[in-house]
Amino acid sequence: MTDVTETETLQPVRPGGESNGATRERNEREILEAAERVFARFGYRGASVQAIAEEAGLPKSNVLYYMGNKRGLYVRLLERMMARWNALLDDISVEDDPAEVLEAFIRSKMQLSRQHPEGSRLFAAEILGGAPFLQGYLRGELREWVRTRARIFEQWAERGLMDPVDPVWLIFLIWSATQHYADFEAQVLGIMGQDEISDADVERITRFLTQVILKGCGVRPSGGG
Amino acid sequence: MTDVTETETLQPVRPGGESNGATRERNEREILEAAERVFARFGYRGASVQAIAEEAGLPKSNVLYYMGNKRGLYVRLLERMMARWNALLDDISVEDDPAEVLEAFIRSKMQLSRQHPEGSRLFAAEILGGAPFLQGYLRGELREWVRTRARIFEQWAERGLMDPVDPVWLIFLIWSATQHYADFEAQVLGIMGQDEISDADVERITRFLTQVILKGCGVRPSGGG
DNA sequence: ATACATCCTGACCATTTGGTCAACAATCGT
DNA sequence: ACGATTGTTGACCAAATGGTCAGGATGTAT
Repeated sequence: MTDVTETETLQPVRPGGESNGATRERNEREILEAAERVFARFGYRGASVQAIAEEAGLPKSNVLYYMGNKRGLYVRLLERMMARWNALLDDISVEDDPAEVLEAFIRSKMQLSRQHPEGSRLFAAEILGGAPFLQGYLRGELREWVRTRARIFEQWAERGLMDPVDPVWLIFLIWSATQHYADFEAQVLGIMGQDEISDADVERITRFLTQVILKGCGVRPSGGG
Repeated sequence: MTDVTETETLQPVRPGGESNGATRERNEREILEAAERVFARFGYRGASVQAIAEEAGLPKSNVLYYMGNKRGLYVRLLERMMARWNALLDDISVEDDPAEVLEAFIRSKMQLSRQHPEGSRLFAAEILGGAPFLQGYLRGELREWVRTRARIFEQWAERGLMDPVDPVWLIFLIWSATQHYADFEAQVLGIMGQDEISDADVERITRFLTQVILKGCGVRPSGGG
């Protein structure tokens, strides 16, 4: 904080203009995004409020003014990520086409990892550390989410629309395979010798995963798509 | 450290007995294992030497006496994990049976995750944080490892022994699917409503993954095994 | 202009951080 | 028996940690 000699003399938050809670909104957004990056990189304990503040270009006191404390900030980020998560593949039914559902599942999960890589990594770091903040969510909401889908997969198998594979492990397989490209991005890039994963790469990977997983559990590809 | 009132008055390291570098060896092992757990749980920055020392049941000074500093300790753990890694599936050839090789790959990777879950998580945390210490390894050794295997997969495809899928993504798929059960153990347990993953679970998961992935990329299962 | 609420932040605090060091204890080689 | 090597650890340090707070700056409503 001693040397604030950033690019220019930081303006006094632009006096005129935005009214209402516009300032709050903007600053909170800024802080949340910075915090997501820092928590994702260093984990809960490894992230310092100071580092988050610097990432957001604000004094530490300001971050704490908006967020109360480190713990609250972290929980808020987790909840935001869970909300994105829950919006995913919210309603499927036995009547749906397995191929379409599985492909949509893979595709939307892949996009979530791509659109919110920091959030994905934040979540991963939380689980890696034993999910101290998410135990309840895992054993509650998420477990139900999985159960519901699993039941449908089983019914599909009974109807001969797919092989009788364990549906829970199938869900884990899809999660891991897609999550991988966010969480292990550094590894993927290192091995591919690139410095970013392009949209084209994502599309190819999505197709690859869809093809292998659908075929792997005996789902006939749908005509469309 | 102030209250060392552990179970009993800690013995003065058992005077008689071990000679040679036995003391060093034992203490180093103890420290490495403790450190692996702590680093895996909290990441590099989040882990404190103090926490590692407590986990090992030693004073902080003693940990630093053996390991020099935090950084060195961490690097040593990473190297140990890479060594285990490199021992995996070291030599395969185009002449081998794809089904056998792939199954052995899945199985041995699964076992590595199971036998060294803390090491797996340590590695995961390192990658998650952008692989600050492993950039070289990823872009060097590991990349070559992947290239070599990928070339063989391609030749199998050319010979019609499997579908012409992208071999690198196939390797990522196997990595992620197996690694998942170590890294996301907390999630897996939460959803399955268990408090540990049994040997039987591991066997079933291994079979599931083998079945789905082999079928998914058009590899005919081998007769044996 | 005045009152009121929101926003901003440097100074400060107790605690913890990684690391050093000196003094002491145990063991080994001879 | 004795010197040398190896092991042990509390005391200590500067820096960083999460968090508080007082006091000023800014904005809105009347």
